[in-house]
Amino acid sequence: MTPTPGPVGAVRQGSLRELNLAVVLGRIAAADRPPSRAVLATETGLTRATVSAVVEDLITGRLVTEAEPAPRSGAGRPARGLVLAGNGPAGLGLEINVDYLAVCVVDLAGRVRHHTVHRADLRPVSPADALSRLVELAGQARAEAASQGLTLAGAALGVPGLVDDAGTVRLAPNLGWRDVPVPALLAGLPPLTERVDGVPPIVVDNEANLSALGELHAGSDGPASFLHISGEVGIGAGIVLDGDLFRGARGWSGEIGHIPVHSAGRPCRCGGRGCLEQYAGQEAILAAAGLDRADLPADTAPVRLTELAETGSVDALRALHEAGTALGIAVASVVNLLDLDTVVLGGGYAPLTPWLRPPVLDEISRRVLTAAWSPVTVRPAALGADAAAVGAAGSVVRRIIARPAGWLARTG
Amino acid sequence: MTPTPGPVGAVRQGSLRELNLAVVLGRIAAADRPPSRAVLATETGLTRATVSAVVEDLITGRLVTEAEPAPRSGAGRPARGLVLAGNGPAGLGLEINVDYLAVCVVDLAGRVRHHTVHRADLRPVSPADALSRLVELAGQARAEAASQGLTLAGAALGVPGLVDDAGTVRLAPNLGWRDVPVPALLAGLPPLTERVDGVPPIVVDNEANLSALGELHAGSDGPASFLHISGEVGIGAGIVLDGDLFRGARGWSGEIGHIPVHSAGRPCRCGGRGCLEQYAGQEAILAAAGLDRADLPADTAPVRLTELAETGSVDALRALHEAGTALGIAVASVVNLLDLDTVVLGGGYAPLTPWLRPPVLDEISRRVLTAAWSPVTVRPAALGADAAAVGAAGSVVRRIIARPAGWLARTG
DNA sequence: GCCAAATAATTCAATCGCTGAACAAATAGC
DNA sequence: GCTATTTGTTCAGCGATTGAATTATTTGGC
Repeated sequence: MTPTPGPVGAVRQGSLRELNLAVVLGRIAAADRPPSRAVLATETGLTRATVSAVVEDLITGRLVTEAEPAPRSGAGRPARGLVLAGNGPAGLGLEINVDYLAVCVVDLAGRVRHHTVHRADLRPVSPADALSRLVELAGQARAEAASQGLTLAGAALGVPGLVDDAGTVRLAPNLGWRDVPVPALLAGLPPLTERVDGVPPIVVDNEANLSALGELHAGSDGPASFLHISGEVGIGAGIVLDGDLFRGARGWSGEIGHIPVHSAGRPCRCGGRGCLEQYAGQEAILAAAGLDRADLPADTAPVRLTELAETGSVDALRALHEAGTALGIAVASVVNLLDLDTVVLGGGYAPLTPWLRPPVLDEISRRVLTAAWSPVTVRPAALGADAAAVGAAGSVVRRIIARPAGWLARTG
Repeated sequence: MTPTPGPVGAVRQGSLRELNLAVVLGRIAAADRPPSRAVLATETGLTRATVSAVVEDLITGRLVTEAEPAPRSGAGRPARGLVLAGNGPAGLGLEINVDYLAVCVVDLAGRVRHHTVHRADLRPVSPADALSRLVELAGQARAEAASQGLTLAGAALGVPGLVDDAGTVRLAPNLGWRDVPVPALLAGLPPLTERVDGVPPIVVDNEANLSALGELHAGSDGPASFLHISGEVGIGAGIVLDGDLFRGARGWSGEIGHIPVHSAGRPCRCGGRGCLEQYAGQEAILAAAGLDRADLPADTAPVRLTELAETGSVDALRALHEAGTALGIAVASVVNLLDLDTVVLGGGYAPLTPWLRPPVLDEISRRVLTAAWSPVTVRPAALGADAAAVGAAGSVVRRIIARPAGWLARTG
């Protein structure tokens, strides 16, 4: 018979405290208002004694601080609220994309404490040079974080391509990268040169995945299961289930751009026919709207498209309707397969949501069997174009919150 | 990054033993040959003392027994192998389908200890009557299990339709069921009338999901991530990831039958157009092969199709090629999205694998971006038509292995 | 103004389960 | 028959949680 998924690692004596640190910190992070120790005790089922001990560890480890006395209700000793510390560990988020580099720092509470975008066409730049520019930006971010009392506890880098477990970029077509060993090239990156807690100092991941995480981070109270679609030159999807990113068997999930929507349609550079990208990719939309990239300054075409749509240009509206229909067909497949109830339009799609949503919803309601019972929501992303950088930084923070023991052991 | 799935509930003192029971039992279940206590200790990182204590609990709880001395290698006191008990708890698996009822009992080790299939066209039968027939079969299974020294520790029922969390069958189109409250109608089912460990006594689930679990059970050492496709009148998919069934946000995942493969193709009863079911559903294949159901005795058409294909009938081969192509387009979508490396053809597709596989592989290699790095395997299911019953029983067993403390608390 | 009620947080002996080392058991090889 | 070797058990020690008692701090009533 087959391996049972059960807990893989053994549970040793000390794991108990480790796990409870995670439980309590997780509650503090998820709470709407700063909870007291007493509230945490009743919520988790632990004793108040235990919670006090755990909280003390978290406070001395700079993960949690006591908040100002919350508005009081009734008699009794006033509770002391607990909040995630704003001066403890923070995550460094990096992003390389076709036409910009982005760097940001996010603290434990999810606040963006530093944010830089460096615009430049990176296609002609070698991977090593691009990464060395990134290292420079990261150095500035680290200094900035230090001046705010933050300690960078890890970094994550988003790239528009497929990344393997070792962090090598196997293929980033729009960037022109192939088999780029990012971790080796980043050896000089300031924070974290050694492995911490079994995790490499730099996690390299797909940009669409990280954007989805960024959305999870930004949408404070929305549902924690959704499909996030990044509409750029390529189309990538990040699947978030119960607050966790779904990565697939090998981490290469989300290649929604090559889902066939018109099986015998236009040939695609992937070798297939009728791929979504051929109908809803940025270039396809612009071409259909009559906005050939050549006669416009770089990167203004998408803005121009929005303007045209707003002024009611027939060509633009038709192009968006076609793209929305194709997108809807692909999304219907995904929803049928994974049973998600929320679709987030991100990246270049976000500003186009008013025009894309109707045809998408149309196809969903037509093709999804369960849509009658529970309607599917389609909404624009909360974050802008560089959501991946925020998501990358957030992923670092999330790991600390999920496993605070690693951080605590580090500081001693 | 993947944040470690933090423990949701608190970790109390006793949880430690609970978790270690699961760890050790899981290792015993996953091992190729009966492991000794010493081996378990080194594998898990626990002390031999702890492992001995845990194993003692498992043995007194009838979950594990000591095997005959394994073939010895070298000096030293001979190890005593540990195996899953064949006389402890067992799972009761039930299945209702269009033309049969199936019941089976699976023991902890995954062996099928009892198996009955009752053929009957259930479409004209009311849900209450169908379920009462099932209760009768379950009673026999329970007696049979008792005579073999087994105790039924839970039951699961597979139905060809959508099931909600409460166990109500919202829609089973081919059975003609709608909003059938199965748990209420099953009140008289022999084993387990009270909730055990927070889990209802009867778990009702989609037949395709359970078939996938059955496959996981049967395929002893294959990869634990795959897509299992049941080709019946409808087409359902079960997604297994790392040995766990993926159920989607609301448990309605796997509706692969209505993935659009020819966006403007044949209208489907779901309201969409060009759904997979219209090209690769059983009826579509038979019609394309010229085997109209009317002129053949019930249920012989699929067999006849296989015969025709074997003898080289042009119509049959063309029908299968068309179906395989449609299936391949849909599977390509899934693989692009979820990055799976194995596709299992189950249900009615299993015997047709020789003819379906080539076009499916063809579409995959054409449309899946990552196929070049890691090829996708397409293979027939190991279990036959009533895989869902075995999978249902297996799901009960799997839950016990994943959380042995629940069972142990029950027997005291 | 003072006291009782109420709620929050801490202290402390008891207990549960894991640890590590010593010890007993059982066998192969010389 | 003796030794080396590996397995499994026993037992004192210890870390973390528990539950009750204690202290701390505020509100509300007399």
